[in-house]
Formats: sequence, C-alpha cells, structure tokens
Amino acid sequence: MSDNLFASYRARVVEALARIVPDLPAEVAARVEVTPTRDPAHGDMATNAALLAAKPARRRPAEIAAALAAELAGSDGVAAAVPAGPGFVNITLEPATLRGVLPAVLRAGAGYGDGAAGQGVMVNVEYVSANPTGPMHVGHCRGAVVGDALANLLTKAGFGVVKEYYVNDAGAQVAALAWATYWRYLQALGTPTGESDFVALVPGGLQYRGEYLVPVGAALADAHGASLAGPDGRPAAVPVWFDTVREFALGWMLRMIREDLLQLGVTHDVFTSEREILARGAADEAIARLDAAGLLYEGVLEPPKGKVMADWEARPQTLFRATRFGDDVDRPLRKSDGSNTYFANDIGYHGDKIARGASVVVDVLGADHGGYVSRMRSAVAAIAPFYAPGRPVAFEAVLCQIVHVIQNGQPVRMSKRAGTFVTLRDLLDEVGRDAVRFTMLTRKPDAQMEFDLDLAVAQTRDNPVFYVQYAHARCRSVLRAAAEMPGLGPVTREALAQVPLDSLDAEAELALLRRLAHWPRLVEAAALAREPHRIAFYLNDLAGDFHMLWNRGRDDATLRFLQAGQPESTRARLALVEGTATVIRSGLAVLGVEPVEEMR
RNA sequence: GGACCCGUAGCUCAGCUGGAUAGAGCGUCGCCCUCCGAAGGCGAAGGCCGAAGGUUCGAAUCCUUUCGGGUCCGCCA
Repeated sequence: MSDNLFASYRARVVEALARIVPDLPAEVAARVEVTPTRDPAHGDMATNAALLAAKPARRRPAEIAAALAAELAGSDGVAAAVPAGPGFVNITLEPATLRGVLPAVLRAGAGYGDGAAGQGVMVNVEYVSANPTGPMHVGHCRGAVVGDALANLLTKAGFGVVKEYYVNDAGAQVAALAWATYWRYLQALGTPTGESDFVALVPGGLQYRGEYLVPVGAALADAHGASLAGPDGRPAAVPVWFDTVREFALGWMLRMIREDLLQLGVTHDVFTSEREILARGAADEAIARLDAAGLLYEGVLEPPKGKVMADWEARPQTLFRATRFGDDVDRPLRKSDGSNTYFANDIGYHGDKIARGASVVVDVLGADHGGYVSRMRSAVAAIAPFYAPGRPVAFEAVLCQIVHVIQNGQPVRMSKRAGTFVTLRDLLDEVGRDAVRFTMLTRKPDAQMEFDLDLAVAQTRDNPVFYVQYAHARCRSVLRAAAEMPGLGPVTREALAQVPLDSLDAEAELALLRRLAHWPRLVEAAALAREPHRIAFYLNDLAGDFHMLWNRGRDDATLRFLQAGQPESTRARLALVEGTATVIRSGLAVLGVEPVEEMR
C-alpha cells in the first residue's frame, strides 16, 4: 500500500530498471528487492536490482547499478542514490521523506501496516485442538499463542482468516474420560471404589485419574442422583450410563478449556466436533473419493525398523497411496477391525475445511506430530481437487517445539500421569497473560524454548515484555505531561497528524522514523513467512530506538521531547512519540498483549 | 532402517527466505541521574555460524555427505 515506503520505492526501482534493461524477463523483475540497510552508512534502503538484471542483460552489474543510481538520484524524495559493493544501489532518502511516514502512521492509527499481501485468500488456522479430557497445560499453551498471533498477523496482512478448534470427541480417549468420570461419580455417591475396580474395565486403562474430575463426578451426582448407578452404588450396565456421562464430562471439559483459553486471551471463530464431522459422513466420503480415484489398495505395511514392536504381525489393511504425493510410505486408513484410523477421519475433516472455502489450511501442531505432516500434506494434495475443483489449495504445518519451564534456574518437572503437570491456569496465575503470550512469541516456533518463570515477571531490560511495555508507558507519560503544558494546543493523534515536522532532524529521531517506516514491510514479510515472532523482535528493536532517544535527552537537554517556550518543535516531537506508541500498540495487538499506560 | 525440526558469542536466542564488516539480551569490565520515569542509556571484550565438500558475482541461509540434540514411524489422538 502507499503506507509502505519500501513497496513504493521498489515500484520506482522496477520502473527505472525497465528503462535501462527494456526486455527484462518478468520473473527477474519479480525478484527485485528494496530492503532496509543494516549499516546506516549505506543509506536508508538498498536494492539488488542490478545484480539480478546483470545476467539476463549480459551486462556487468556495476554498469547497470551506475545507470540505475543515476535514474533514481533524480527521483522524488531521494537525497542520494549511489552504486555500491558488487552491484547494489544504496538510496538515501530526504529527511522529509522519512518524516512523511509520521502523518501516515497517525492518520491510520492501529491500521498502519495493514496490508493487501494476503489478497483476501482464505486461510483456515487450526490451533490448540487439545483433547477435551482435562485442563490445558503449558504444552498446549505455545501452540495456542502462536496460532492466535499468526491468525491476527494474517488478518492484518489482508488474508481472510478463520480461527478453528478441532474437538477430538470421537475416539477412545473420550471413552476413557467417560469411565474416569463415572468412577468419580460413584465415589461421589459414597460407593467405596478404588482404582483397581476400574483399571481393567476402562479402555486403555484408567488414564484420567487427576483430581480435576472429582467435581465433575460430584456435579453428575447432583444432577442425576443415583439413577446412573446399579444396586448398592455398584457400576451399572454400560448402556445405562455411558452416553449421559460422556456428554456431561465432555461439556464440562470444553467449558473448562474455553475458560482457560479466555484467560489466555485466545478465541476461536469455529469449534468443529470430530463426531459431527463423522456423523455427516465426511470421512467415508473422502475415502470413497480416494477409492474412486484409484488411490487406495489393500496391502501390508513393513514393520518400522529400529523400534521394538513385540506384537508385530503382518496384516492387510486399506492403504492410501501417500507415496504418490511425496510421502515416504503409504498410510493406513483402516484399523484391523475395519474402523477408520485417526488419519482417515482427519482427511475427512480437512476436506470439510477446504469445502468451507479454505485455500490455505494451516495446522498448528506440537512437535510430536512432526511425523504427521507429510502424510497430511499428501492427503490434502490428493483430495483438494474433489472439494475445490480448479482452486489451488495448500497445506501448511507450523510445528511448535517443546517448552521447558524453568524456575530458580532449575527445570520444573512435569508429569501428566502423576498429576503434577503445570496447568495453563497455574502459569497464568504465576506470570500473567501478557508475559506468557509475549514470551512464547520471542522464539521461532520450531525451536525448543526455555520458559523462565522468574524472567517473565522481571521488571528489567532482559525481559522483552517489560522492555516494550515500558517504552509504551514512557510515551504515554510524555503525552500526559504535554497535555498539561500551556500553549501547546491539542495533542491528540488527529491534531499531531497535521503538525509541521521539519524540526525532527537529530540522528536518533531519524533512526526512530526509519524503524516506523519498516513496520508495513515487516508485517507483510512475517505474514508470508507465517512467523509471528518477528513482530516481537521488531517491537523490541523499536522500544530500543525509543529508549535510546529518551536517554539522549538526558545527556542533551535540547533533545528532550518537551521544550518550554518552543511549541512548534515540541509538537513535532510529540507526533514522533505518538507515532511510536501507535505502532507499539499495533504490534502488541497482533501478539494479543495489552499496552500499558504506566508501570508504577 | 527411514522421515521431520534444531546446532550461530561463556549462556538464552535473532539473522527480514542468497547480499555488503554475522546481531541483541544476559554474564564480565568501564562510564552516564541537581535533568520529560536510571524499572533506562553509552562503550569495551567475546565468533572460522557443528564439520567437510559443492552450486554462483556472493552462502549462517540452497544441495550432498557427516557428527551431535530433539520428535516421530499400523490398531493413540
């Protein structure tokens, strides 16, 4: 958009290049970049255009760079354009051009940086999707935050986004939940039942013995009395109670999860139930279509090597030819008893997402699902033509690696079985939503991370949450003080957007303006790379620029924002402060973190 | 046996999809408060980007091989 200084100068570069190399292939022109320079000595932006054009034009890069520099030097708002290095052209902007971003920021407000890069393409982002069998723990938290921030980021970049939660309410896990809840129910009725009474009965063993089901059992007893139990409070026949207990427990777990998510500030547009998807026949339909396309066969899989499988025996299963779509083995769709595998159901579900309009299907998954990605990608490639004829559909996975929680320099031991795992609620109580969210987003998702509880609440420089919020609070502090100053006039965003800015010429001020100019470009790049953590790093840098400028004012009184008796330059600086605060708020909004007014 | 992710400063991590002299915080050392918030800032030291080949104008980034760490590989979801 026109707010994006780099995009508009890129357009000029491409135009100028076309005059120098008239028959430049379009695919080469498409690779032209205009990027911020790393070294201020290289000016404000640099382009690789001459390097790219050299080969097809059969001319030396330096020669094209010189010609390009000459073209650009006369361009509006450009102070200098010089060839450099192996064939770059470095562009130095007029200070007035940099100052021009400020009114753009102030007029657009939170919308500054909103882009059209997404072109309205429909993206379905599925995240969290924790089994509805217990409270959320820290393991779920990273995916929740990453997915939520990614969805916000994509929206900001102009994609059409659906945030989705897939409720796995159909499998054996949920049956186990029902049994465990029933056990707690009988205990609530006063029946002396130990674990041993249930371990043998429950499919997969008594998996969910955590305390969190005690109130569920009690509530069930309140709602249904003894009507679900047999004589003397002994277990009744399964059909008597099973459906009732399962629904009750599922509803309870889902409410609990949604409350946890709400505490974390995570919301979804759509909750999709696996059972409803199955009842609608989605999996069967997908299987039938794959079959009709000749992509299924009955076969026998090799046993996995390097893994001990004592009870392995070869048996024929219905297999999907995933290898035709790049997977390394074909994948089973049916268990030996003929029922669908989870994968088969998931194919049906992904078909449903595509049928609902998604052209990009993003699954935010835990690292333990890494082996699942290639098979799902092949499945989507196989079924997309059925659900979206003629429309390209991409499957993407964002894998979130494990989070180790650290306290007092020691790893916090977690065991789900022992019930000592750290719940999401514990974490939020300990460090707060903003710190959890920001900290989780200061690493790229596919790197393992250590979450240091002490650092997340520290009020120091090395805690990026604090550092960024402190910068915002300082901005607000200056603006509050300005509102009390006589003779300044209104200092609202709207008023400051009109203010003359010529007095902004200190190096630290220009550095801050450059940073603000990067924001739209950064949003676009982060969205296209599906990397919300880049927003967090940008904010850290922006806060750094602001803190530096602030401290310059400590050393040199003429650089302070508020100058008594000089309303004009003071207003210009307030515009810069307000612009900084605006972009910080905008970035924090993507991350789902609250800006703070003051930190006393 | 195979697939995917990660190896970058003593530590925790960035590096904008191939660009110029590889960056930040912590830690270490030295500076800056009669002054809009010092809960900050400035400076110094610290690196052959796990290793070896390759691709090209140019590689931490792409390819191959290899060594470490993690995750996974039919009837869990």
